[in-house]
Amino acid sequence: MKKPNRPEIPRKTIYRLSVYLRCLQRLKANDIRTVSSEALAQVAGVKPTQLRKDLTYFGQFGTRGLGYDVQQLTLMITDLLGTSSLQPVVLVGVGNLGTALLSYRGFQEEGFEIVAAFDLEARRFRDRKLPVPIYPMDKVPDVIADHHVRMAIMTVPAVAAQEVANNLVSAGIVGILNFAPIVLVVPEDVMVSNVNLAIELENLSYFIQS
Amino acid sequence: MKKPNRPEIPRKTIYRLSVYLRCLQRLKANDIRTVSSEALAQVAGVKPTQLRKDLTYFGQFGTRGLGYDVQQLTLMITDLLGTSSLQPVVLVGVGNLGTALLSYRGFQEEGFEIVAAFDLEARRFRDRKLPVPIYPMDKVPDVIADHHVRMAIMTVPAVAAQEVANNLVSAGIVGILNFAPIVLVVPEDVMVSNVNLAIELENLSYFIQS
DNA sequence: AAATGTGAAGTTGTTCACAGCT
DNA sequence: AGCTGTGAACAACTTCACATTT
Repeated sequence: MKKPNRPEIPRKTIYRLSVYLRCLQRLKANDIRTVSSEALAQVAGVKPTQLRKDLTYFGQFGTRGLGYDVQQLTLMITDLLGTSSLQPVVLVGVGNLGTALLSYRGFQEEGFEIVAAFDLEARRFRDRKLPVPIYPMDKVPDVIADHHVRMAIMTVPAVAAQEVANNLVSAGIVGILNFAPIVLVVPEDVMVSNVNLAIELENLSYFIQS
Repeated sequence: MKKPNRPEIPRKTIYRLSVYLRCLQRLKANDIRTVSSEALAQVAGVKPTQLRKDLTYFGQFGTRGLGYDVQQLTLMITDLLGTSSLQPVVLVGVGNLGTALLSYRGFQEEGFEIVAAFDLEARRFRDRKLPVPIYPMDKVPDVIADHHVRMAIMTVPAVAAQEVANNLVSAGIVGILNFAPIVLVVPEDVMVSNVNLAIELENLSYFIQS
């Protein structure tokens, strides 16, 4: 069973789907049942045509003259993203950032559960009150297998990152959210998303120059 | 003195410039003086032609038959990004994530210094050993003016985000790194970069579906 | 010989304009 | 009348092919 072949769909479309989802959730919280592409696009920060084009990659979900059903659209997006059921995730590297992410609630709310964390010096964390168990690195294969984990968050130093990635991949991880500032080399069926805060700041810095 | 008009340069090029910078720094640490577009592109995870095209938006920096001088290229990129001198930054929202970022060393290394942080309940942090002073929100204008701060990191809850952004902008902030999961509305001369960890995970989730 | 710099071709993603439902 | 769905035009970005320099 290989990757599904849907290469026609732009990556950015998938990204925006998540943005739409956030907006729909807020609409639902306000008891709004129906929304036009114009209104939804507005809060999502895109053009209405783009929203409609994005959605039609997956089918027809709107009612002409009326708009989209908030509930129904929410469902179709979570289904598509694969977050309609809670997904287990592990985190590697319990430093400053890693610790913060362990306590971050945003993940749970969006369908992800950090089931365990790993660190070279797992013993150091025994006493601290952290919301998940911390294991040493050699427990990676077992924990990942036991919980059927497919995704990992890597908050390790740059020098360790490639090796950690290799370990994760051989343990069966196929999606990595990488905070280390290096380009990871992984098999092509493994997906990596990079988050690099220094790069984001540098970008801002460039664009605000006067 | 308004924004410089260089709209011909793709945004993605600016982003990659930061990536190249990271790679160049590692080369320099290994005492490598000269690098070909092929080698640099390889570690940066792009095609050599793309690297060369990116650089030529800003001039000619290579030597044909030889490659690029690591030191010189580093200098030209930091200069361009405006990070050749340390830039002051403030952080708003000293929760889990905010606290982690205050202790994160990556920023200092790349030319940014968090000079102060703000929180609704600044008093709570008086005793904790944090590397920067924490002020209540009403001190925003003064601190920003005193330190000539132009960029801010926002790690506040979604409900507070727009109001905080408004305050920052009126205090003179022109670049915002926003972690709150909403689309901020700001004047067009203010630049916002969004970091949304839940969205990144959702993206991964989509692409690893089998 | 080796590697850069670059116009032109190709590819991908966005927006328009309007046909088609409800 | 109002709003979605979509082929076609457009714009942005990437890659190619090769001329040019050391």
